Amino acid sequence: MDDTLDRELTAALRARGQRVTLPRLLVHRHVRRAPAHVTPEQLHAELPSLSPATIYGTLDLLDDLGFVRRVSTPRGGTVYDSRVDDHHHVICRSCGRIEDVEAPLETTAVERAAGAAGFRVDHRQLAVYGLCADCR
Amino acid sequence: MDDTLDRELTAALRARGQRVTLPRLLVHRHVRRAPAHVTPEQLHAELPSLSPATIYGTLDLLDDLGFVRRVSTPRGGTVYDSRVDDHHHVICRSCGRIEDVEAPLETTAVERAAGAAGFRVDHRQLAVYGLCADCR
DNA sequence: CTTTTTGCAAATGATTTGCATTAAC
DNA sequence: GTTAATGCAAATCATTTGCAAAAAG
Repeated sequence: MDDTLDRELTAALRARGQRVTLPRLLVHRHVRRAPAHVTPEQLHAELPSLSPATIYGTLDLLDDLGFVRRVSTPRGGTVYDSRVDDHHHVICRSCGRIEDVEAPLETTAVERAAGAAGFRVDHRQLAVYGLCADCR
Repeated sequence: MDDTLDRELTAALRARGQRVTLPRLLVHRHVRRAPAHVTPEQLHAELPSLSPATIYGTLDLLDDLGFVRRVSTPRGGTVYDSRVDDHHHVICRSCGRIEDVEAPLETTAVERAAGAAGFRVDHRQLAVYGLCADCR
């Protein structure tokens, strides 16, 4: 079951001339098998043999490779999302809770404008803010 | 010229039974007169008489009051935007640069889904990620 | 006069750095 | 063997806290 994931990462790393290491395989498996969003801290708890520096660096790398998506939350936290398909986030302004939202979104107009400003766009992310049921 | 801004803030504070203080007036003027996005650090440089704690607290307050919009950037930074109208952001994944994007966006489907999940939504923010002209 | 707001300085928390060691290729 | 990746510990950065002093109503 890990095999498929491992092979994907291996191929991507080779393609960029980077090395396939155990820490990278481990972080990759854990993030992508996680049921939901994962924080670097959680990963470190699950993989205590890896140093924080390695966790952070590897998550960065995976984000670069397009396997995960970094999501910055208002209160300074960072969360990694293994879902790369088209979906969005609702974030509670009070408790910081993040949930996925399943809904279509037309971003072509925005992307075209971004392109006109000189950007090569590769990700779009809609965050909707408010108060969750518990916080009101 | 400050008078209009001051009056707006004063009214909003009174409405919530909060006090009108010089630090609040100053931060409010500076953020809302700023040509673009402002960081707490920049504000502290412009208003050295105010302590960081006050700057952060006041920005939080202004965000609550709806006068500014807090924007979290990937690399852990926070930026405040005095534009409250409908617009979006392009963020460079390499240098962190943020620019406004003028373009329409239909978010009703997403908001409806968020509402169904129990959230009372009050802000929507699309961030489009990529590399800016300089970074490629 | 009472209560909120401020400033200060220290604490916190997340992320990054430098450098010697280890592991990939 | 060479070079990139790791672990460790210390450093850095933004943001928050506790508390006494100052200012608002």
